[in-house]
Amino acid sequence: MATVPDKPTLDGIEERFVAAWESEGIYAFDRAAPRSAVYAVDTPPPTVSGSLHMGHVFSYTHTDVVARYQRMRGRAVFYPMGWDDNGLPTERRVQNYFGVRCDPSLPYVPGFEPPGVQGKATEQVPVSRPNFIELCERLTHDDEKVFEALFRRLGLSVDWRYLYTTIGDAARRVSQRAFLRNLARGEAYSQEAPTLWDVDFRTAVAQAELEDREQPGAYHKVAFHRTDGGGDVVIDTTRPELLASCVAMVAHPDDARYQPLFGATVTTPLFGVEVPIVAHPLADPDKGTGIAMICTFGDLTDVIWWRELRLPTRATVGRDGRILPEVPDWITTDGGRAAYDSIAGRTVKQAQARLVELLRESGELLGDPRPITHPVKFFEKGDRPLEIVTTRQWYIRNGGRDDVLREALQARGRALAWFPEHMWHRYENWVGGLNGDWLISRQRFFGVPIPLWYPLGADGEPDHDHPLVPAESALPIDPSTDVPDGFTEDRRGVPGGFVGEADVMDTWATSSLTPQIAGRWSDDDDLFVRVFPMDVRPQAHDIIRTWLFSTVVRSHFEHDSLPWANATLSGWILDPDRKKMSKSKGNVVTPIELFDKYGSDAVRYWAACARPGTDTAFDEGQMKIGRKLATKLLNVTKFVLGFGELAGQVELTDPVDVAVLNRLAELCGEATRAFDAYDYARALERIEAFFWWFCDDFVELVKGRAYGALGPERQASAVAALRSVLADLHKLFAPFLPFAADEVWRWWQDGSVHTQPWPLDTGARATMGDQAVLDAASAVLSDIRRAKSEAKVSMRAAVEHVHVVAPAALLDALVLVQDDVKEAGSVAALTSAVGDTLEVTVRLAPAG
RNA sequence: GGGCGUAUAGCUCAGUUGGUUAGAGCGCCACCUUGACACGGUGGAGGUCUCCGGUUCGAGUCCGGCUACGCCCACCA
Repeated sequence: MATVPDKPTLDGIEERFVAAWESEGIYAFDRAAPRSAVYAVDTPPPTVSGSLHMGHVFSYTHTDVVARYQRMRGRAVFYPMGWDDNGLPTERRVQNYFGVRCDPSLPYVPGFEPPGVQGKATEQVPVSRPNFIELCERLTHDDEKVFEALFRRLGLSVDWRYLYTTIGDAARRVSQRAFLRNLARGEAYSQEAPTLWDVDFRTAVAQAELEDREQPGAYHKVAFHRTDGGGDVVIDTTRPELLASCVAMVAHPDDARYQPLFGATVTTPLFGVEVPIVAHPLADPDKGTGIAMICTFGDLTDVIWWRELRLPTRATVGRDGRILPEVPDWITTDGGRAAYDSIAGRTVKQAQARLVELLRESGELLGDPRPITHPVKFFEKGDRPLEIVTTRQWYIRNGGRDDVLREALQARGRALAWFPEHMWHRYENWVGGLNGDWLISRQRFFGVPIPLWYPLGADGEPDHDHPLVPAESALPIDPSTDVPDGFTEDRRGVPGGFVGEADVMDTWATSSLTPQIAGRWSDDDDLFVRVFPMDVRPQAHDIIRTWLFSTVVRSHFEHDSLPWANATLSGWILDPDRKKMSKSKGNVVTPIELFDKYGSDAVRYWAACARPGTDTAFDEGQMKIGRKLATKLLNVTKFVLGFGELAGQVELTDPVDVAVLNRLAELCGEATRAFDAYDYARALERIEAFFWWFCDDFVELVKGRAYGALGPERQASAVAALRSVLADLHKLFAPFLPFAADEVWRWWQDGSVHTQPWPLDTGARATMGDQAVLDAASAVLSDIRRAKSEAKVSMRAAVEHVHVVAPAALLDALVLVQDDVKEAGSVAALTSAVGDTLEVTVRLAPAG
């Protein structure tokens, strides 16, 4: 126990307590606790791709506040931290930071040192995959140190012994084990199919990672020629560059304009390829000319038409986003070959410009292109529109192609408790709208390898239908360096031998297993059964469709349960102009600057004021208020403790002293109910309101008596009440202002406030503690203050006489506190009379 | 086009089952340097609760609708 400092200060408080909490093991998870006594948090592992921003500070504070509350409620809180250092953001950052790019065909170079920051991508030094991964690990390690320091400074009550990374051995083992089990049960499968493809990253992407962006484009009216000599059929297209991929024309079956043409054929402009005119209900008579060309593949509707109408595949766009170099065999005319040659090898954009020129020359372009703006599908991290290419990929079933599974997963969503509740609609909406299974394979380098090999036939071709799987005990493995059972390395890549799967799993395929990774499923099953299913998943609402849903999918398959009972969704941080705060706009304030300026407690206060799930304006004003609150907590504590400690049992002599304890008990009840509903903001608001009332009204009311003005017995009663309220206030503020609360607690108590039991409403109400006395005192004192303020005199100015006219009930209450009221108002004489409404007449003593 | 959210003081927001005169903080104005705190305290001004209709003795609160803003999904010929 320390003593009360002469000059309380928040300076340096974080540094002291971060160290104290660590050395005292305040937040250590009690792993002997049974599941029923545990509160487990599925902490979001932030992406290690640079720096943490205010959005992180905001939402992680919400979780920490709840974790601290649960700890004080006596739960063994399992609050791990993870770093998501696996995936594209890391690759991209490593490329820029070290000036390298990965070339998997290169051999490993031991002791390789990167050149450092480079400007252009073309100047980046190619390195082998093992070298690239080393650099990824090196850089993420540095970033993670910075992240940890920031989270500690923020006061997160994480047990850092349970830190995990999504690229670490343990996470790779869990991820590969879960995948292999999905495979064994038929929940994972590979398939060669048209896939959305990012031409810059050169990888497939999943439905959940798409976003629409408004892009400039143009409608081109293009004429196709009927082979029966009946004239032209005109389409409107935004993608004339795909003319060579055209496999059919399509119109709505009910469209009278085109009904006569169904079954006829046309030749494509420039390329002269004969294609049929077909009918399909997805064709929209109101769009363009009402008839469209089907290409393989211009968009997802093309894929549907291609599949349902069993059309041929005529791909012309390669995985690099350029037109394939060889003239395809379906183009047979000389003119067609010439036209193709002039676009071969060009980007789709260049090819479009060239083909428009050719169409103009041939007269097959009718009129000028009409510029439009339209939404185009992008990879959310990508820079160019997605193309659709046919590739072999791995999928995990998610209900997108199976209504029974879809319903089962929607039932999981309904069984989950959502905070706020309406966020559930996004889940329901998303699962209901899925149009395919979950594509998990990525043609990238830094990720968890898909743990498979394929046998090579005598012709050297891999047999994708019979993959070779490792034993679970061998995990994690890298099929590019490890060898399947029964083979030796020299059988790699030779006929009759084997080949390793080259792809890695998408980040979400691993982060969908954070409960299993954090709970050390498969490595420490004793721990896992104590923490799983977890209590809460806190996360941002924009990743319900990715992280939340995919975690539900994995848990559904592997454990036949929800991964957690509750999901809490935090909102965005908005700029003062209500736009989402983003780095690109250059308006991000770094958390450290704010910690330095206002203190961590103050920043936490700002975050904790935001109602769960509500988008919140970034507001330094709130941080100033938070700092004021923390300072006030220090000062009022110093003041109350200054009255000294009381010996023995103290009898509460004055009704106000009992009344304040009753009001406090009600507050504890309200705060507890709010916290149990994850409404930390409401709890804070109530606690804060009580606190300021306590400082401004109650302490002022009884401080004369606490100084001893009304005798030692009544002094003891006042001091006992003050100290009792103070102790509970320290506890009530502990989740929100962990630094200031622990500081003041340790001035007069042993141990840390953070291991104290949360103050509950005991329900006990002494009869003499009618809160009417508090209201009566406040009402009269308020009028006395007003009189002094209007007279422009000090609040300490002497009052000769106060006359109170009020209803009898109020006067009855006032009698019980009149001694305190007179003390607090420096009132010499107080008289009263019964009346309908409260009326206070104040006669100030003459100045002097 | 479908779904969801928000709308209360100049600003940021409370207002839980409908009940006297709608609250807080910031900002603003005036005052008080009082024996915890000037990183303080007291008082004051400031709102037709987006709008229209309905239910009710009574609506910021419930119901229907409008408008504005935001988000998610779908559409991408």
